[in-house]
Amino acid sequence: MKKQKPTDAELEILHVLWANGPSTVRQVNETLNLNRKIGYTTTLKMMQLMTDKNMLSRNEERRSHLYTPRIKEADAQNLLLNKLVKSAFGGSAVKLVMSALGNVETSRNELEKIRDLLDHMEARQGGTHDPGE
Amino acid sequence: MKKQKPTDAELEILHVLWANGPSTVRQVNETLNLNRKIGYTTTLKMMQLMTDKNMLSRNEERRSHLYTPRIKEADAQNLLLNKLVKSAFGGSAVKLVMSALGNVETSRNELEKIRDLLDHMEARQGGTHDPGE
DNA sequence: ACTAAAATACGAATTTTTTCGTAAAATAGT
DNA sequence: ACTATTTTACGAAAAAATTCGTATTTTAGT
Repeated sequence: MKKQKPTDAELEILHVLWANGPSTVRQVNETLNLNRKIGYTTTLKMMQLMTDKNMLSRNEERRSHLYTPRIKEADAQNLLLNKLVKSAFGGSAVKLVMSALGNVETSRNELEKIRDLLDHMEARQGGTHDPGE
Repeated sequence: MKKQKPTDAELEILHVLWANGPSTVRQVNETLNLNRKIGYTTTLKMMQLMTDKNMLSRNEERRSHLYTPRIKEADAQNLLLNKLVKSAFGGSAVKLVMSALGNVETSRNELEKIRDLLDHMEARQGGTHDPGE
Protein backbone atom coordinates (compact mmCIF):
# COMPACT_ATOMS: atom_id res chain seq x y z
CA MET A 1 0.00 0.00 0.00
CA LYS A 2 2.42 2.56 -1.19
CA LYS A 3 1.51 6.12 -1.76
CA GLN A 4 2.69 7.17 -5.15
CA LYS A 5 2.56 10.40 -6.97
CA PRO A 6 0.00 10.53 -9.74
CA THR A 7 1.34 11.39 -13.17
CA ASP A 8 -0.04 14.27 -15.17
CA ALA A 9 -2.46 12.15 -17.15
CA GLU A 10 -3.64 10.44 -13.99
CA LEU A 11 -4.17 13.75 -12.33
CA GLU A 12 -6.40 14.89 -15.14
CA ILE A 13 -8.62 11.91 -14.58
CA LEU A 14 -8.65 12.28 -10.84
CA HIS A 15 -9.73 15.84 -11.31
CA VAL A 16 -12.76 14.84 -13.27
CA LEU A 17 -13.70 12.29 -10.67
CA TRP A 18 -13.20 14.65 -7.78
CA ALA A 19 -15.29 17.27 -9.47
CA ASN A 20 -18.08 15.09 -10.79
CA GLY A 21 -18.15 12.16 -8.43
CA PRO A 22 -18.12 8.50 -9.44
CA SER A 23 -18.22 8.31 -13.21
CA THR A 24 -18.03 5.98 -16.15
CA VAL A 25 -15.19 5.90 -18.59
CA ARG A 26 -17.36 7.58 -21.15
CA GLN A 27 -18.25 10.42 -18.86
CA VAL A 28 -14.65 10.98 -17.94
CA ASN A 29 -13.53 10.75 -21.52
CA GLU A 30 -16.07 13.27 -22.65
CA THR A 31 -15.00 15.70 -20.01
CA LEU A 32 -11.37 15.28 -20.96
CA ASN A 33 -12.24 15.93 -24.56
CA LEU A 34 -13.52 19.35 -23.68
CA ASN A 35 -9.88 20.25 -23.28
CA ARG A 36 -8.03 18.02 -25.68
CA LYS A 37 -8.56 15.18 -28.07
CA ILE A 38 -8.07 11.83 -26.44
CA GLY A 39 -9.35 8.44 -27.50
CA TYR A 40 -11.94 6.53 -25.56
CA THR A 41 -9.80 3.45 -25.14
CA THR A 42 -6.94 5.59 -23.97
CA THR A 43 -9.00 6.87 -21.12
CA LEU A 44 -10.31 3.39 -20.47
CA LYS A 45 -6.83 1.96 -20.30
CA MET A 46 -5.63 4.71 -18.02
CA MET A 47 -8.48 4.14 -15.64
CA GLN A 48 -7.88 0.41 -15.68
CA LEU A 49 -4.23 0.92 -14.86
CA MET A 50 -5.13 3.33 -12.12
CA THR A 51 -7.48 0.73 -10.71
CA ASP A 52 -4.67 -1.83 -10.76
CA LYS A 53 -2.57 0.65 -8.87
CA ASN A 54 -5.33 1.05 -6.31
CA MET A 55 -5.68 4.65 -7.24
CA LEU A 56 -9.30 4.11 -8.22
CA SER A 57 -11.91 1.63 -7.18
CA ARG A 58 -14.68 0.47 -9.40
CA ASN A 59 -18.17 -0.76 -9.09
CA GLU A 60 -19.03 -3.41 -11.66
CA GLU A 61 -22.67 -3.86 -10.87
CA ARG A 62 -23.78 -2.18 -14.01
CA ARG A 63 -22.51 -2.73 -17.44
CA SER A 64 -20.75 0.59 -17.41
CA HIS A 65 -18.41 0.41 -14.49
CA LEU A 66 -18.38 3.28 -12.10
CA TYR A 67 -15.00 4.53 -10.99
CA THR A 68 -14.25 6.33 -7.77
CA PRO A 69 -10.99 7.87 -6.62
CA ARG A 70 -9.41 6.19 -3.62
CA ILE A 71 -7.30 9.20 -2.85
CA LYS A 72 -8.82 12.30 -1.43
CA GLU A 73 -8.17 15.44 -3.34
CA ALA A 74 -6.56 17.07 -0.33
CA ASP A 75 -4.22 14.13 0.12
CA ALA A 76 -3.12 14.23 -3.47
CA GLN A 77 -2.57 17.94 -3.22
CA ASN A 78 -0.41 17.51 -0.17
CA LEU A 79 1.54 14.75 -1.79
CA LEU A 80 2.35 16.89 -4.80
CA LEU A 81 2.93 19.92 -2.69
CA ASN A 82 5.42 18.18 -0.46
CA LYS A 83 7.16 16.79 -3.45
CA LEU A 84 7.49 20.21 -4.98
CA VAL A 85 8.69 21.72 -1.74
CA LYS A 86 11.40 19.14 -1.61
CA SER A 87 12.38 19.09 -5.24
CA ALA A 88 12.21 22.78 -6.02
CA PHE A 89 12.20 24.78 -2.85
CA GLY A 90 14.93 23.09 -0.90
CA GLY A 91 12.47 21.70 1.57
CA SER A 92 11.16 25.07 2.67
CA ALA A 93 7.42 25.31 2.47
CA VAL A 94 7.63 28.90 3.53
CA LYS A 95 9.73 29.75 0.51
CA LEU A 96 7.10 28.15 -1.63
CA VAL A 97 4.37 30.08 0.07
CA MET A 98 6.17 33.37 -0.26
CA SER A 99 6.81 32.66 -3.86
CA ALA A 100 3.24 31.72 -4.54
CA LEU A 101 1.92 34.79 -2.82
CA GLY A 102 4.40 37.09 -4.44
CA ASN A 103 3.50 35.80 -7.79
CA VAL A 104 -0.20 36.00 -7.90
CA GLU A 105 -2.87 38.62 -7.79
CA THR A 106 -4.52 38.05 -4.50
CA SER A 107 -7.52 39.91 -3.28
CA ARG A 108 -7.69 41.54 0.10
CA ASN A 109 -10.34 39.08 0.93
CA GLU A 110 -8.13 36.16 0.29
CA LEU A 111 -5.25 37.73 2.10
CA GLU A 112 -7.53 37.96 5.09
CA LYS A 113 -8.25 34.29 4.89
CA ILE A 114 -4.59 33.56 5.00
CA ARG A 115 -4.11 35.94 7.88
CA ASP A 116 -6.80 34.14 9.80
CA LEU A 117 -5.08 30.88 9.18
CA LEU A 118 -1.84 32.33 10.49
CA ASP A 119 -3.63 33.47 13.60
CA HIS A 120 -4.93 30.02 14.22
CA MET A 121 -1.57 28.48 13.65
CA GLU A 122 0.16 30.78 16.07
CA ALA A 123 -2.55 30.29 18.62
CA ARG A 124 -1.98 26.62 18.28
CA GLN A 125 1.63 27.36 19.16
CA GLY A 126 3.80 27.24 16.11
CA GLY A 127 1.44 24.50 15.25
CA THR A 128 2.82 21.62 13.32
CA HIS A 129 1.42 18.82 11.36
CA ASP A 130 3.55 16.33 9.65
CA PRO A 131 3.03 15.92 5.96
CA GLY A 132 4.59 12.49 6.03
CA GLU A 133 5.91 12.40 2.57
CA MET B 1 12.03 29.69 -27.52
CA LYS B 2 9.52 27.84 -25.48
CA LYS B 3 9.68 27.57 -21.77
CA GLN B 4 9.33 23.99 -20.74
CA LYS B 5 9.03 22.34 -17.43
CA PRO B 6 12.15 20.57 -16.27
CA THR B 7 11.76 16.89 -15.50
CA ASP B 8 12.70 15.48 -12.14
CA ALA B 9 16.14 14.38 -13.22
CA GLU B 10 16.76 17.73 -14.83
CA LEU B 11 15.70 19.49 -11.71
CA GLU B 12 18.22 17.57 -9.68
CA ILE B 13 20.97 18.81 -11.92
CA LEU B 14 19.70 22.36 -11.96
CA HIS B 15 19.70 22.26 -8.20
CA VAL B 16 23.35 21.41 -8.05
CA LEU B 17 24.21 24.18 -10.48
CA TRP B 18 22.12 26.75 -8.69
CA ALA B 19 23.71 25.82 -5.40
CA ASN B 20 27.31 25.46 -6.54
CA GLY B 21 27.54 27.72 -9.53
CA PRO B 22 28.98 26.74 -12.92
CA SER B 23 30.29 23.22 -12.68
CA THR B 24 31.75 20.38 -14.65
CA VAL B 25 29.95 17.14 -15.30
CA ARG B 26 32.18 15.43 -12.80
CA GLN B 27 31.40 17.89 -10.08
CA VAL B 28 27.70 17.59 -10.69
CA ASN B 29 27.85 13.84 -10.85
CA GLU B 30 29.73 13.61 -7.61
CA THR B 31 27.19 15.78 -5.89
CA LEU B 32 24.35 13.71 -7.24
CA ASN B 33 26.05 10.58 -6.00
CA LEU B 34 25.84 11.84 -2.46
CA ASN B 35 22.18 11.03 -2.71
CA ARG B 36 21.94 8.15 -5.11
CA LYS B 37 24.05 6.06 -7.42
CA ILE B 38 24.15 7.43 -10.92
CA GLY B 39 26.68 6.80 -13.66
CA TYR B 40 28.98 9.49 -14.93
CA THR B 41 27.88 9.19 -18.53
CA THR B 42 24.29 9.38 -17.44
CA THR B 43 24.89 12.75 -15.91
CA LEU B 44 26.94 13.77 -18.92
CA LYS B 45 24.18 12.83 -21.30
CA MET B 46 21.55 14.58 -19.28
CA MET B 47 23.57 17.75 -19.23
CA GLN B 48 24.21 17.51 -22.95
CA LEU B 49 20.51 17.11 -23.63
CA MET B 50 19.72 19.99 -21.34
CA THR B 51 22.19 22.06 -23.29
CA ASP B 52 20.48 21.09 -26.53
CA LYS B 53 17.22 22.23 -24.99
CA ASN B 54 18.81 25.53 -24.06
CA MET B 55 18.31 24.77 -20.44
CA LEU B 56 22.02 25.01 -19.78
CA SER B 57 24.83 26.84 -21.49
CA ARG B 58 28.36 25.62 -21.56
CA ASN B 59 31.78 27.05 -21.74
CA GLU B 60 34.18 24.89 -23.72
CA GLU B 61 37.34 26.83 -23.18
CA ARG B 62 38.79 24.23 -20.93
CA ARG B 63 38.87 20.55 -21.51
CA SER B 64 36.25 20.02 -18.86
CA HIS B 65 33.31 22.02 -20.00
CA LEU B 66 31.66 24.29 -17.53
CA TYR B 67 27.89 24.25 -17.43
CA THR B 68 25.66 27.06 -16.28
CA PRO B 69 21.89 27.09 -15.89
CA ARG B 70 20.07 29.41 -18.25
CA ILE B 71 17.00 29.46 -16.08
CA LYS B 72 16.99 31.31 -12.84
CA GLU B 73 16.01 29.29 -9.85
CA ALA B 74 13.14 31.63 -9.08
CA ASP B 75 11.81 31.30 -12.61
CA ALA B 76 11.89 27.54 -12.48
CA GLN B 77 10.17 27.61 -9.14
CA ASN B 78 7.42 29.79 -10.49
CA LEU B 79 7.03 27.64 -13.53
CA LEU B 80 6.55 24.53 -11.44
CA LEU B 81 4.43 26.34 -8.96
CA ASN B 82 2.08 27.65 -11.59
CA LYS B 83 1.85 24.26 -13.11
CA LEU B 84 0.94 22.72 -9.80
CA VAL B 85 -1.58 25.42 -9.06
CA LYS B 86 -3.22 24.68 -12.36
CA SER B 87 -3.01 20.93 -12.32
CA ALA B 88 -3.81 20.25 -8.70
CA PHE B 89 -5.39 23.29 -7.12
CA GLY B 90 -7.88 24.29 -9.72
CA GLY B 91 -5.95 27.41 -10.54
CA SER B 92 -6.15 28.87 -7.07
CA ALA B 93 -2.81 29.87 -5.67
CA VAL B 94 -4.44 30.77 -2.42
CA LYS B 95 -5.72 27.28 -1.98
CA LEU B 96 -2.24 26.03 -2.50
CA VAL B 97 -0.88 28.44 0.05
CA MET B 98 -3.46 27.51 2.63
CA SER B 99 -2.75 23.88 2.05
CA ALA B 100 0.97 24.37 2.29
CA LEU B 101 0.68 26.30 5.51
CA GLY B 102 -1.74 23.88 7.02
CA ASN B 103 0.36 20.86 6.38
CA VAL B 104 3.89 21.77 6.99
CA GLU B 105 5.95 22.43 10.01
CA THR B 106 6.31 26.14 10.20
CA SER B 107 8.07 28.02 12.92
CA ARG B 108 6.64 31.10 14.54
CA ASN B 109 9.47 33.01 13.03
CA GLU B 110 8.57 31.94 9.55
CA LEU B 111 4.94 32.70 10.14
CA GLU B 112 6.02 36.22 10.99
CA LYS B 113 7.81 36.54 7.71
CA ILE B 114 4.68 35.59 5.89
CA ARG B 115 2.67 38.03 7.94
CA ASP B 116 5.07 40.77 6.96
CA LEU B 117 4.67 39.86 3.34
CA LEU B 118 0.91 40.05 3.69
CA ASP B 119 1.25 43.48 5.22
CA HIS B 120 3.29 44.66 2.30
CA MET B 121 0.93 43.22 -0.19
CA GLU B 122 -2.08 44.85 1.36
CA ALA B 123 -0.34 48.16 1.61
CA ARG B 124 0.81 47.96 -1.94
CA GLN B 125 -2.48 47.09 -3.49
CA GLY B 126 -5.13 48.72 -1.40
CA GLY B 127 -8.59 47.32 -1.62
CA THR B 128 -8.63 45.01 -4.57
CA HIS B 129 -11.32 42.44 -4.53
CA ASP B 130 -11.58 39.12 -6.27
CA PRO B 131 -8.93 38.84 -8.91
CA GLY B 132 -10.87 35.99 -10.37
CA GLU B 133 -9.32 33.02 -8.81
C1' DA C 1 -33.32 -14.88 -30.99
C1' DC C 2 -30.89 -11.43 -33.68
C1' DT C 3 -28.60 -7.32 -34.57
C1' DA C 4 -26.55 -3.03 -33.54
C1' DA C 5 -24.50 -0.29 -30.18
C1' DA C 6 -21.66 0.33 -26.34
C1' DA C 7 -18.56 -1.38 -23.04
C1' DT C 8 -14.51 -3.91 -21.40
C1' DA C 9 -10.18 -6.59 -22.08
C1' DC C 10 -5.90 -6.98 -23.96
C1' DG C 11 -1.82 -6.46 -26.46
C1' DA C 12 1.05 -3.63 -28.35
C1' DA C 13 2.92 0.65 -30.61
C1' DT C 14 4.53 5.35 -29.48
C1' DT C 15 6.56 8.78 -26.99
C1' DT C 16 9.19 10.54 -23.30
C1' DT C 17 12.56 10.09 -19.84
C1' DT C 18 16.43 7.94 -17.84
C1' DT C 19 20.29 5.14 -18.07
C1' DC C 20 24.68 3.49 -19.63
C1' DG C 21 28.35 1.24 -22.70
C1' DT C 22 31.79 1.99 -26.07
C1' DA C 23 34.70 4.69 -28.83
C1' DA C 24 37.09 8.70 -30.01
C1' DA C 25 39.40 12.94 -28.59
C1' DA C 26 42.05 15.67 -25.36
C1' DT C 27 45.46 16.15 -22.03
C1' DA C 28 48.47 15.41 -18.07
C1' DG C 29 52.49 13.15 -16.45
C1' DT C 30 56.53 10.98 -17.39
C1' DA D 1 56.83 10.83 -27.74
C1' DC D 2 54.24 7.54 -25.17
C1' DT D 3 50.94 5.97 -22.01
C1' DA D 4 47.43 6.31 -18.79
C1' DT D 5 43.66 8.99 -17.42
C1' DT D 6 39.95 11.94 -18.09
C1' DT D 7 36.61 13.84 -20.89
C1' DT D 8 33.27 14.27 -24.50
C1' DA D 9 30.44 12.19 -28.34
C1' DC D 10 27.25 9.05 -29.78
C1' DG D 11 24.13 5.34 -30.15
C1' DA D 12 21.15 2.78 -28.13
C1' DA D 13 19.04 -0.02 -24.36
C1' DA D 14 15.81 0.23 -20.46
C1' DA D 15 12.16 2.17 -18.03
C1' DA D 16 8.12 4.86 -17.62
C1' DA D 17 4.14 7.02 -19.34
C1' DT D 18 0.75 7.61 -22.90
C1' DT D 19 -1.84 6.22 -26.72
C1' DC D 20 -4.76 3.40 -29.47
C1' DG D 21 -6.43 -0.68 -32.43
C1' DT D 22 -8.77 -4.96 -32.42
C1' DA D 23 -11.32 -8.52 -30.38
C1' DT D 24 -14.54 -10.02 -27.16
C1' DT D 25 -18.36 -9.38 -24.08
C1' DT D 26 -22.55 -7.33 -22.65
C1' DT D 27 -26.91 -5.58 -23.28
C1' DA D 28 -30.70 -2.80 -25.19
C1' DG D 29 -34.00 -2.72 -28.73
C1' DT D 30 -36.46 -5.00 -31.92
